[in-house]
Amino acid sequence: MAKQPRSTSQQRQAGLIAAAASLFAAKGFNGTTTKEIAKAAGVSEALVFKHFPTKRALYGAILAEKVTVDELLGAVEESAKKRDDRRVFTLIAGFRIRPGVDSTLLRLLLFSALEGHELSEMFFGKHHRVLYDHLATYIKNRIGEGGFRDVDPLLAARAFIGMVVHHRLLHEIFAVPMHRSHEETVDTYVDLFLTGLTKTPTRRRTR
Amino acid sequence: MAKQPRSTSQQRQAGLIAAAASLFAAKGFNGTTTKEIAKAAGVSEALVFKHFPTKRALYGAILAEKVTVDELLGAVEESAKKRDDRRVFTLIAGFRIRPGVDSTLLRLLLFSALEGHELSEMFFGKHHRVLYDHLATYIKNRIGEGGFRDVDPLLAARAFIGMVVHHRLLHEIFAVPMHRSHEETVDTYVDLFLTGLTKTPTRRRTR
DNA sequence: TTACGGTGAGTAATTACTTACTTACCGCTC
DNA sequence: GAGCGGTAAGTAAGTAATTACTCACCGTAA
Repeated sequence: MAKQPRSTSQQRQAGLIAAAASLFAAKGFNGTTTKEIAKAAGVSEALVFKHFPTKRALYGAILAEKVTVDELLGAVEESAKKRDDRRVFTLIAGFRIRPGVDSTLLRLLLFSALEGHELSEMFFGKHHRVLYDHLATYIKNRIGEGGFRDVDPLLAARAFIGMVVHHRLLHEIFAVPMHRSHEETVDTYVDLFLTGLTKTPTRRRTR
Repeated sequence: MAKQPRSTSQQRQAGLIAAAASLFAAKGFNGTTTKEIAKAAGVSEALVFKHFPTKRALYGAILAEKVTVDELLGAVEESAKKRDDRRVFTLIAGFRIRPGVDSTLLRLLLFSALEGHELSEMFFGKHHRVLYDHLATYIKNRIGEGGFRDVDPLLAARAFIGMVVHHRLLHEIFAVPMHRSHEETVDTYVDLFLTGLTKTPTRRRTR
């Protein structure tokens, strides 16, 4: 038996969070035991409690740690400045609908909201609310410029995100098979939405 | 102490299913104990197991029993025959987005899919797949008649349902407040979608 | 030596589910 | 109607397993 080198506290903590996040995403908070988490992280159960005082605290650490959508917002901002509507919406949809996308965060988000975790709202805010608000602001500006027709910007933003999120729900949660490629799907959603929103319909694709 | 009249087996069973459905919807399968279910139904825990061999069987009975969307489909069919596009989509959206709508079924659906219950797929099929297929068929027909432009009917159907389902997710699961009335919201979604889909834009409302 | 990463072996509480038992009700005979 | 017996509704009090969490202790690197 080769003797294992010890991990630093930070490494262990990161490993525990990764192992736990995957399990919580798969089976929810109540469906995951601390024993399983320890086993998945390759340590004893006691060590889990050396790093996190309670199971709930570990869950909270996961929700608090996970990355935001800043990366996406940066790319969107660039196209937004150029008023390239199609690219703005294609970027947003393509960020969520693409091959090999990880469903862990979506599952964690849904589980935390359904199970009523106290940090769920914060988690939702960091991952989604910023995106709605960003998009709604863009739509509002475009309406002011006369590029989009006059609709409630927040409802319009949610309508578009709704198409995308719903698509992910169907494929990642309900295992509905995709019958079109990722690109075709994104294009169709963007096309449908922009045609409904723009004043001078863009009808670029009629497939 | 007034002596309680006994319930028939069917009454008890229905009462247990109602009590359990509410609890499972609120806290998920793993988050609900058989003790709680018994208490909510006003019986002893032992009686629960007289009616359902296991907790999971009770859960299954709930998913198998809950009503379908037949009611909605009937109303839709009527307007579909008249080719009243706006009414068809308004009916569908308004059926889900209305005051006092019950979130129990939506929560059960999400929980069962996330927790991977074997009957989840059947539950999903009875509540949603039929609706997609119905709507997709209608869209396909309208495309054939030249009323709608040429898009993938299934993707278009999902795009619309996506707006609606997403709206429910936000308000019923993530507790996002509504900033418009139910009617305004439905009208906006229908308007956005139909404008994107019809060949001769209907632009009836520009608010 | 000492501080810290790490663990085996607990514990009290809770869990899904059982068992052995009591009570109410319904149809039957008288 | 009174009495009776069978059956099904209903329960108190378990049980074995699992749960989140603890504690006393080990081993190794600085």
